Amino acid sequence: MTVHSTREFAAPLANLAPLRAPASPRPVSPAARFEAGARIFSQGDRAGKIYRVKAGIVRLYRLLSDGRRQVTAFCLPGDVFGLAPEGSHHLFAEAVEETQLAVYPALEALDGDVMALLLGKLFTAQNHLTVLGRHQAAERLASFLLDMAARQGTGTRVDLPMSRTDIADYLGLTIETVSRSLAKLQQERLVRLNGARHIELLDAETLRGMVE
Amino acid sequence: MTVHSTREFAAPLANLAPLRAPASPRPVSPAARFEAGARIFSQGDRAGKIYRVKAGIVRLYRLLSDGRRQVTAFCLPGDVFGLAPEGSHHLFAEAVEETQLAVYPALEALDGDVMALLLGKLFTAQNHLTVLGRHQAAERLASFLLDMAARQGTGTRVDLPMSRTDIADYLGLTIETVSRSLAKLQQERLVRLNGARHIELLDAETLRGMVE
DNA sequence: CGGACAATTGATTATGCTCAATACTGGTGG
DNA sequence: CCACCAGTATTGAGCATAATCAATTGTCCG
Repeated sequence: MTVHSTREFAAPLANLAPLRAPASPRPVSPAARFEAGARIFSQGDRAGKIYRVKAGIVRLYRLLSDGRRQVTAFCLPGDVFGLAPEGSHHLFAEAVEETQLAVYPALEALDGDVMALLLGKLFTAQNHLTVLGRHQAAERLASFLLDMAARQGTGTRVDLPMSRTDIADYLGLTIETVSRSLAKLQQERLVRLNGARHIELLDAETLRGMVE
Repeated sequence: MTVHSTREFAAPLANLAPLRAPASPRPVSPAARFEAGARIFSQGDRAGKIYRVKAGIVRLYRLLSDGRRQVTAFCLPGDVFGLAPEGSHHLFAEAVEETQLAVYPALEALDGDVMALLLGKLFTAQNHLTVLGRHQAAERLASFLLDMAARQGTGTRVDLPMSRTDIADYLGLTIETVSRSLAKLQQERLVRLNGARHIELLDAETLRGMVE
């Protein structure tokens, strides 16, 4: 299994930069741009600010002291993150690729239905729980690919900005098992790889059957 | 692996019974009593009511079409459950042992800080995610026992009202592996079993080290 | 005391992990 | 433009952990 250290994942490049006023008519929250790999916040950091992904993608993860890593979520454009109980973050957040975020000073600054947002996150977490607890490797991959396809809204085409390591740590597998499971799905003509990070779902129906 | 069916878990004994007025001075919500094994609500049921455990214990779980089951949480006295997005439950809820619940007509009827409650549940789910994704069998057991001990507030004594099947489905293991992992912890003098469902934590420090 | 269910223990198998080697990819410089 | 290099991904062989199948043993009730 790939093992991680906090140091190895330290962010050398994070920078906060005010952005020009956007096209939107309403007043905007301050914004920030992060390089690929840049840390947004760390476990233990004082919490408060809320973030919404404008462009790019963010990984949220928890790190065990021996370096094992669990990615709890990938945040895509539109997604909100940074909510924490008791004033202190219990997750790391990092930009997977170059990313732009809207930053809100507090939960209250969000305009939408915060309760619905939280309930949605809870629902997602419970699904993920089922995948990790009760699905086999290929099924986990299928679940991940279907989820990414749905969220990207690009039909049967998925692209994966994150590395195999990120995917493995999200699915509770190793990179080798991710690779082999993808190969297996491809042999079964369920997906097709156009390069490692661009995947076409050939039989979404069967894939859905694998995860219920 | 133990495989479940919805039918097998059907609740023959659920009954709603108004309780006498409690000692508490403020007006009370209607209450209900459930036999061991009784269904409280099912996946797909119309949601709305909120429950708080008064006595007993409740399991929440998701069921896959082939019978695999993932228990997402055990609710102990004081815990609130039944929150669902979009008007429809996505989990089953059942009484593990004889259980009494306070029933609230809606989320708004809860007096406490609902936001903090949801954030807490999210935090718990993320912890559980890490356990399922990145811990070995014995480590999962350790995590579960420490959690139960902390929540029961009985120091180093834990009692387990739920069966090995429930524990296995909570930890993403089989009952045999749960049994063997307990035996292993016992051989290492970390715990001691007084009967299958009463466990003493002999070395909580080391157990904590196993889960970080 | 007996019966049914729950839990443990044993033997074997299978899935995914580890260690290792090879192949691919994208960016850089000759 | 192409060769090279570093990082990333794939593939292979053997191993370890947990699952499966099966047989006891233990426990709670009636």
